[in-house]
Amino acid sequence: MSNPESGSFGAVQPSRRKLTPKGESTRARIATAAAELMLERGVAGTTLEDVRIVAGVSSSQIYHYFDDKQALVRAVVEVTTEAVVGRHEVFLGALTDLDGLWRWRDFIIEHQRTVECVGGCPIGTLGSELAEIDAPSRVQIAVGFRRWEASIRGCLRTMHERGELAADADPDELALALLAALQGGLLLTQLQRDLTPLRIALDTMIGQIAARTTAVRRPTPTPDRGTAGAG
Amino acid sequence: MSNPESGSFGAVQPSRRKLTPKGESTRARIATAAAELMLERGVAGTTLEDVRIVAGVSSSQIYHYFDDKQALVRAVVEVTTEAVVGRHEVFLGALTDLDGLWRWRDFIIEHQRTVECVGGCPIGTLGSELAEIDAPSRVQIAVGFRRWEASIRGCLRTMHERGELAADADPDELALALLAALQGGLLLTQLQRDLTPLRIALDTMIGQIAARTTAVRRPTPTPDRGTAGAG
DNA sequence: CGAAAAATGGAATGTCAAATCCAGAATCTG
DNA sequence: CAGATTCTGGATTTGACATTCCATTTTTCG
Repeated sequence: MSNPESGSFGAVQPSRRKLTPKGESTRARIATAAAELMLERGVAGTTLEDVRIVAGVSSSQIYHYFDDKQALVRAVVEVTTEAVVGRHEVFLGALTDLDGLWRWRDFIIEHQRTVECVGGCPIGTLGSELAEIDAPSRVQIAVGFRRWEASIRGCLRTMHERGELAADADPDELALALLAALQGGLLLTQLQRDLTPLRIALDTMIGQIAARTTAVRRPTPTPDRGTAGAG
Repeated sequence: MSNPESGSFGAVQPSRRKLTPKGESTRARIATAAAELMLERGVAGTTLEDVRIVAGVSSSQIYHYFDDKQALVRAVVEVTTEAVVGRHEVFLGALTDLDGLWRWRDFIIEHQRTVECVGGCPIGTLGSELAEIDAPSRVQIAVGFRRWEASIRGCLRTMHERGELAADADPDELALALLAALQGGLLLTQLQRDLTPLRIALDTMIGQIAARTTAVRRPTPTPDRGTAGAG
């Protein structure tokens, strides 16, 4: 790749060579604004005019930094993936035991409570909308999920090596299953505007992990208060 | 509701009174064509012109049967929900034991194999695209998922009552968790074009159920052959 | 049959949004 | 400082797409 900077996926910006510090910041402002809007209204529901206004730039600037809307979308995928996966990597990187896994559960559920079950998973939403209409984005998102999965896996492998997780349990499979439960739970929670599906999906899957554990720490997970009754 | 026919959600068709048999069939043809297209290209990516062509009708006919695009979308949600949930209801309605649950798993995975991991869950995809931009559709889809959940629940409750499922296990929670695992697995499988995530998500969750079971029937789930190596 | 209602065809309209163009202002570089 | 490069503003073009209109044909039903 001839492109010195920018992450794994080239062609996110035009074949333009240098960006001045000012240009760099303008470009970032556009990408961030686009990310915000596309999460709220979807990719198709976001116009470049919207982005233009929120980012506070002129229309020519968008095309100065991105070839076209699709290129901007790829930048949004990159920014979003980095934000979400990055956050979880930090959290999960510090965990080494089952107790930490429950704290991770609480972290996720608390976040959904503050956003009132709106929006679902930013990456999952992008993935669902783009999977069949933008192959490069699909791959980019798939890679993001692999990274996410890997950080869960790292956590479970540590538990496995330390002997907290039963020898015959497969930390790799449990990690993938846990990520799937999280994604499915988030989708149902978003649609029903109710924390229950997410909570139960996570509790059941982590419960499964806990069952394969030697030192059981938290037998009764916190039932949560409020936020919507039945749908 | 003054509208004599049409399912739970009124206003899917114009305030028009009667449909002749011919009209009924044309209307269905439009809705079906729209459903097909919207699953492939997304709701926003499908133009009424596309629908017009696939359904083999003139543009005025679409507006004769539906108030506007949003009304058509709601018809698509209805048609799709009925197709997917209906199919699963039939399958799940006949199941009474753990063995049946594994057959259900195979049924789902085989289907994904034939479609080569393309498309994900039709309802989940619609839900993800519409959740934050079309409230009535969001509710309609949430109801669909509840129906789906209920049919899984029915199956698990039967097992519970028959004593196959441990008395202290909660069939309702397991049903919701299983649906979440399915949805998350489908999303990851769609994005990675690989059956593994779906397979592991389902196997792990059903394995959890199996662990709470008295008569274990199938200790080693079929590992599947082929369809893509790692991403 | 024959009038009313329903169904259909296709052209026309109007809006909106992606993408382009052309200056002109700011910034870098030698 | 000066010339090139980057950055910015805004008007403009172009095309696509949802929606409307009206004329015509077909079906219903008294």
